[in-house]
Amino acid sequence: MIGKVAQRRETKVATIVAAAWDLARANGIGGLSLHSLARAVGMRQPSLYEYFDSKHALYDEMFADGNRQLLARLDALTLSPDPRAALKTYMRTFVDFALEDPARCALLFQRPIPGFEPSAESYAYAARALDGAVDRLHAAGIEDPSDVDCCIALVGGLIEAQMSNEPNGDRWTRHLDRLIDMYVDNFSKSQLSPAKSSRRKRQ
Amino acid sequence: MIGKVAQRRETKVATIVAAAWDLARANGIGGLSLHSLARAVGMRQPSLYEYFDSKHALYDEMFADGNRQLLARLDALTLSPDPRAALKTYMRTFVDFALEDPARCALLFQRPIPGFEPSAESYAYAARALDGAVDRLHAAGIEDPSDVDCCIALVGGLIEAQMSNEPNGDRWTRHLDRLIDMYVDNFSKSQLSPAKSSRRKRQ
DNA sequence: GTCTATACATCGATAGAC
DNA sequence: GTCTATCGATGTATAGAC
Repeated sequence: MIGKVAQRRETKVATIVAAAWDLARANGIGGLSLHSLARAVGMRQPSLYEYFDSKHALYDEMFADGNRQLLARLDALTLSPDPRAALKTYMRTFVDFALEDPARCALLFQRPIPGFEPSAESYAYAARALDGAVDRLHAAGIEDPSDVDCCIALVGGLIEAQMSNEPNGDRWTRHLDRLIDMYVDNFSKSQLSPAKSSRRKRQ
Repeated sequence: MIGKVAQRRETKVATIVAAAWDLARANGIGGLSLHSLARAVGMRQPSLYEYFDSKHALYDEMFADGNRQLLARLDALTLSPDPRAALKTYMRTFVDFALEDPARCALLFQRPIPGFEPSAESYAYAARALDGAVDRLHAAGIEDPSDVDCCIALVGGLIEAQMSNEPNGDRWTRHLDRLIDMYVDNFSKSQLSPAKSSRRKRQ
């Protein structure tokens, strides 16, 4: 059981982290300052040190929080029994999540803060989300680690291109399903899904 | 004809830009300060304003310079008459260029400096390099603009994954040729290259 | 064209009163 | 637990002497 004091503290930390995301959305993840964050939650800047040992500790909390948001989204999915369809849904969820908040995307999937590395505890959340993608790829017959790497990189490429060039459009991301089809058709070992065309052998 | 004074000035600007790249490599593109840059070329910080109106103007000069480096590399290529081989060589050159200097890659291909947008003159260099890639894709039979977009995004995804996770390795980039083969096999309209397998029709 | 000096702002972090 | 006050560092940019 958690004491009321500790619980109140947790709530306050959550409030601060939520406000930090608001500011990051407005000014970029790198433009987040403790001064403005404190004012946003009705405090002065030094008071934040009651809740975070340093700015990096705040970033770490945000990193964990963002990944928990992603996991919640992924865990809530009802995936098709068809592995290929499940893979598409999983990846689409990933893409949508990444694009709906550039600042969050930057903190979670890039290294935008010099000197900041997530703690092992926080990184574990990120690893879980990635493991889910690997599982869906395996189920769809993508078993070679290289093929897994490349498929995830391909999805990352779509996200990056979309966000850099047209943050609110779908010029790149609308091709996600088609590219997954191509990829699975070419590299799936088991062909669990109905193949509508022949596939190309690995050399 | 350019006067000696203007020429000397150009040389000095080039020296400063070269030193700026050195510092960016050492401290990150965002960690570049005018103070340290000035000291690196034997000046004091205010003197730099004789050559650049602002820090953004310096970034713009670096942006143009980096893209000129890339264009020089691409223009020096002797491309195979086989369009598919030419495409691979072009993209490989692009990938190698991006990976050999993360700071340069960040300035040229991402938006790492809040508020900095390259000028139209500087951006024209970048556009030329990208146009070359589009031409090579067209020659290889990738004509649909969507397919062109996706292939470039795919290459970008390999670069991003490689640089984020393993800057000096080739876990992702070694699959460049194989992915290009897959892509051309699936999406080429003209099949100029010998196709070793059937291809998948677009829906 | 380069310098010294400085204005002016922002930031993270700490000390210590309450 | 929150505050005021402040330290110390860094940063861009400008004024004005030489």
